[in-house]
Parts: sequence; C-alpha cells; structure tokens
Amino acid sequence: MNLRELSELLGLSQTTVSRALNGYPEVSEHTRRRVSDAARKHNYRPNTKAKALATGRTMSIGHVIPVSTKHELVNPVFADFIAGAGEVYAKSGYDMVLSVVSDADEERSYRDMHAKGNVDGVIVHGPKRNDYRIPLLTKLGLPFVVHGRSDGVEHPYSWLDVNNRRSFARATRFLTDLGHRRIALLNGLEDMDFAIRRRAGYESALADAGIAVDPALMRSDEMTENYGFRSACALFRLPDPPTAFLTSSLLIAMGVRRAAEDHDMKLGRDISVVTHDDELSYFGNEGDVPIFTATRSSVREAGRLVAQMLIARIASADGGTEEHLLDAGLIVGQSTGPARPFPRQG
Amino acid sequence: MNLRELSELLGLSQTTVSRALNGYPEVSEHTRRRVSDAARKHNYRPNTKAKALATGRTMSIGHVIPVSTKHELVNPVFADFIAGAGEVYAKSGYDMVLSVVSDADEERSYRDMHAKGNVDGVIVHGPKRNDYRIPLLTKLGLPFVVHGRSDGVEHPYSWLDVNNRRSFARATRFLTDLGHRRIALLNGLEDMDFAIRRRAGYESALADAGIAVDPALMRSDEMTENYGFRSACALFRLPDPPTAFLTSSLLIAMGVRRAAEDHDMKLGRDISVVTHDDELSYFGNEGDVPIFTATRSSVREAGRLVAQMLIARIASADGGTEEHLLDAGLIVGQSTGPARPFPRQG
DNA sequence: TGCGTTAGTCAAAGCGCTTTGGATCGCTTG
DNA sequence: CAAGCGATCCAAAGCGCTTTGACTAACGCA
Repeated sequence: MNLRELSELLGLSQTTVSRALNGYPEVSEHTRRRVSDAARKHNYRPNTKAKALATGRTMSIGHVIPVSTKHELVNPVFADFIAGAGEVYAKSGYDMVLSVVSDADEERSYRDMHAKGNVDGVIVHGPKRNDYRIPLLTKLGLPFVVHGRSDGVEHPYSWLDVNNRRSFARATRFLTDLGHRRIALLNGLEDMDFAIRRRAGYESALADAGIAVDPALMRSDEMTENYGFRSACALFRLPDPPTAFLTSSLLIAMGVRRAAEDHDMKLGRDISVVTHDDELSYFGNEGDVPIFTATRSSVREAGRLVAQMLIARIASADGGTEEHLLDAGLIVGQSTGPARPFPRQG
Repeated sequence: MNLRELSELLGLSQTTVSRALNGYPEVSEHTRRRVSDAARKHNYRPNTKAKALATGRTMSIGHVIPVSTKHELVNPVFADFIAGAGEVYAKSGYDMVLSVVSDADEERSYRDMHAKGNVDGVIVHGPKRNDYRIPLLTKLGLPFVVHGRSDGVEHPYSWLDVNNRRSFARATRFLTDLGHRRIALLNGLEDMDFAIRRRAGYESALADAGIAVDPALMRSDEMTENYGFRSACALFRLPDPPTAFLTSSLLIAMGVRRAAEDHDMKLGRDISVVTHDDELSYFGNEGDVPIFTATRSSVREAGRLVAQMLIARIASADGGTEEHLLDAGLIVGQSTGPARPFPRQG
C-alpha cells in the first residue's frame, strides 16, 4: 500500500492525502479523518526511502562502534548506552544505524556515512584526547554529539560527560580518609579521554593527602575481567603491595575480587576496592549496601540524554553547541574498609 | 557531489556513469577508468536513499532488540553478536539498523519495518517456544533468520542454534560422573526456547544417572549476576543443598561464585559450577585451564554466520531455508571437582 | 452585480539514482 | 551494396514521497 494507491482509493490527490497525514492545516477536518482512518485500516506507512529522498532527512542516526583490532573487543557499556538512546529514538521516530568497524577503518566509516547521506547525525563514542573525529565531523557539517569529551579540541562542540576527574578525586579521597596510602589505579586505555581525567583526579587527591604517586601502582588497558585479575595478582606480589584499588569498570573490579579471593583476602576487610559503575542492567551492583563501593553514573541515562541532544541539534541546525556535565555520586558499598597491613602469606 | 554533477563534469550521461561505476559491460574500459578515477577523486558515493528507492533494496538489515519491560534489561550477548554480524555487513556493504523496543511493542516494530520498507531482512533474536514472530515474518514475506530455534513452529524457516540440549546433557553427565547427585540448574527465563532445551538436556542426563529431578533445585529468571547470587544463597539454605550448579550464563556463574565465597566455599573444591559460556570478549573465561568449566560456543561467530545466512537468503529469494546446529564443546576449567558433602556452617 | 478572500483541493516538478528502450557509429557479411 | 551486428552511449521514465504554485467554489462585502 503506497500513497498513490491510498489516494486513488479515497478519490483524493496524493497531495491532499500526504498533507492530511502530515498534519498540514490546508485540509478540512472531515477529509483528514477520512484519510487517517483509511491509512490505519490499510496499515499504510510512508515508504522510508521515498520520504527520505523527498525531504532530504533520513530520520536515522549513526553510531560507529569501534572494535579494537587488538582484542576484538566491544565495550560492554554500548549495550546499555544504546538501550537508552534507542528509547528516545523510538519516541521521536528515528532509526538507529550501527556500523561496527575495526578502529583502523573508523575514519572512512564517518566519511562514507556523510557522503552516502544515510544518517542525519552521528554520536561519537569513546573519545580520545584530541580526537580527530571532532574536527572531521565539524568540517563535514554532519551534526554530532560526543559521549564524553576530548581534551585538546579547541573549537566548540556538543558533548555530555560525567565528571570523571572530580569523582575519581572523591573516590581517592575516600580511600585516603580510610587510612589507605598504597592505592592502585586500574584504568582504561590511557589514550582515552576519560582515563586521562580519572587519573588526574586520582593524582590530585593523592597530592592533597601528601602521598607520592607511584607509577608501579598505575595500570591501564582494555577493561576486562582478566585484566583486573592479572593486574591485582601482579600488584600483590610487590614488596609493598597496595591496600586499596581504584578501578575504572565493574569488570575490572570483579577481576580484582577474584584475585583477592584467590589470595584468601576478603573485600572490605583485607583489601578495599572502589570502582566506577555504569549501572549496567545485568550487573546490578545494587541494594542498600551494594557489593562495590562505587562512583556511579547511569550510562543508559547518558544514552537518553545524548540522543535528545543530537535530535535537538539536527532539528535546529543553527549550530549552537550544548555541554552537559553529569555528576557521579559516590556510593558506599561492602568493598571498602579501613586500611590494614597486607596479609603476608606463609 | 551527485551523479548528475559527476556526469556533467565528465561530459557523459548519467546512464553511462552509473553503469561504469556498477560494473556493467556496456561501457568501454577507457571510459570506465576515466569515470572511476573521477569518482574517487571527488569522493563520490551514490546517495543511499536514491539508490534504495530506485533499486527497491535498502542494503540494510534490521535487528529488533527487545528490552525486558520487567527489568529494563538488555541481554549483554547482543554486543558480541552484533560485533560478529557487523563484521559481515561491513564486508558486504550492508548497514545494520537497530530497533530497541520494549517487548510489548515488538510486534508492531516488525510490522512497521516491513511497511516502511527500510530493511531488506531481519534477524530474530531470543526466540521463545512457538514464537509468533516466525509465522508473522513468513506471512509478511520479509526475509529473516532466527538466532536460535523455536520449538512448536511447524513450517520451515532458517535458523542457527547451538545444540543446547546435548551440551547441557553432557555438562550434567560430567557432574554426575564426578559423583554429584544434587545438581542445581540456574536457567534463563523459562519461556525462552534455549532454556527449555537446556532443561531437557539436564533432565535427561539426570534420568540416565538414575537421579530424580528435584524442582527445588531448578530456577529460571533473567540472567544477571544478582540472580545467580541470590539463587545460590537460597539453595545453600536448603536442608539438602546442591553440591554442584549448572548455569546458563557466565554472569549467573559469577553470582554463584560470589555466594560461594561469602559462605567460605571454594569453587572446584567445595562446590562445582558448570556454565554456558558465550565467549563474550570482555569476560575472557580463557586460558589453558579457564576459571569456569563450561559449555562453550562463540556468540560472535554465531553473529557472523547468521548474518551470512541472511544475506544469502536476501540475494536468492527462492525461499529455500537453511538450518545450522552448532556444537558447544565442554571445556574443563577450575570450577569443578569431585562431589563433597556440603560444608555445614558452625 | 462584481470582486477580493479564503478554504480546500490538485497537477506536476523534483529528490538522486537505476534501467529500459532506443540511437549512433564503424565494421563485417552475404 | 544493403543489411546486420557489436560496441558505446544516451534520453527519459520511474521508484514513492513532499512541496510549489495554481485552480475552484463559496462566501462576504461594497
């Protein structure tokens, strides 16, 4: 059922039917009702491609999700981010188109999206420091919003981020207040903007507490459970091991927990862990007293907000940028306690 | 830069340029080269919408990912499945369009996709027993492939599944061989097809070992870490608690591990766990002797295969269906050992 | 009565591509 | 020499929608 058929069926012109359906005022209430009844009855939906071609708007938004070539890894927060964004898209009539792309092909992927014209805008995921995508997209004139920020980019752009620096400073401060002085930082890849900010927060809080930064306690890599496990095991073997860990994701924290338990240490008693928690739906670090003490910020909510920002930006192409800084709360759970000397084995 | 501009630039007709670019034979090698050089130079990409409208093919594939209204939960295996599928799409020039949809709106979502004509085919995720989507899509004539199967659907359709029944039978047998007789099953939601098959495998292996099925040891819910934790805690309180667990996802298994450790029990020594492992990239239940003994099958590889099947199906619309049953291997890890009496507290 | 105004409708152009159905040219063939 | 043919190329139609510009009928007003 297409517009022509529907209009013939009604004995009206395509113009009138189209206008009736799209809420234009130049059509009588009586006809409008007649048209929309018929449309509903025959389950008419305007053909997306034709509509897109005619209006120049595709009503779809691109997400380029990079797959690390090194580990073939997809960041698990995407699932929840996309759930949030998808919710908003569904309400606003947008489609979400995903390109899963090895990070080597990422730039071409953005260029193609623009040239092929199959999206009205894109969301930029996982910005690095001085991320090349921001000037690129600005130059192309493709509307975008960044989830995160990029230190080093001077010109204005729209972004939404959590206050990584502040929240990691708070978390560190929380640990030093508990008496910890050997605090390990298990961060994400060090070229990621968020990782840089988190480290800065950590270092500044250490400085405030008069503790020297020890590079031996700082690690960064892709945020897997195994990375947490291996790192913790290695750190336990140090002559002067840490009594607390600050980790950039729940997965890492779970790895630390596994390592601790393998060493017969209990979280919150023998060793403390604070993690960032994106509130992933299937993890559920919830409850009155959650498992992990955490800096918490819902990535799903971020998805919702970023999607709204982008839609607004597409609608009014006046180029005004918008910046949102979310505050991550510090939630105290079972994984932290006063510093204790490291329990030496044997 | 569009086709008209490019053809004017070259002093050729749009027809010729289009044919040159699409590899039709009616154009001389000399012109073809001239055209493709110019296209490359000006970074010309045919406009997707126009091409789609003209050809009737959108070159994109839909994935409807349902968000459980109950828990607002997105299955974390999607991220990896989509990574696999996306890889294939990228190679074949397809786009992936995602609809994140609360399961109440799911049916409408499929109907809309078909009526709006913005996808050439869809992939059906998470089939339940006798899933209504299969007859629906068949009726609509929208090409599809199911990831999983649906017991109760009679007419033929294309699917790819792992041998859930067999692999869970093997896993159960593995545990009974180790002397376990009280084996708990922590399954996914019981209306899911895979959950039904896994339970069937579990029950048949118990029967083979002459063990009566105890409903008190069987649970099913959405597969979160918390569900694993809470279930294990509850089961530990039984008068006759299980000595082993069979779980449907690594997340559940991690919950069980946490519960065990809270009860001062060690996996593989005091209690055994076998889990299904989708080889999610960020979990990495790897190594020579992985953490968990597991029935293992890569969901990313499944994504690749399903995508290929669908593309083939779209290309040759002759309606022949294809069925693939993958075998999940049983990998022995550190989480299993001979049965021991449950360590009573106090 | 004549004319401007307004509400309601329509025909046709255009979005950027593919594809059908010629057209042209240079050569070979009977 | 006329006809036929392959190799190239082109004009124009069509995909299904929106939107511009025009048209018609009805109405109010001087």
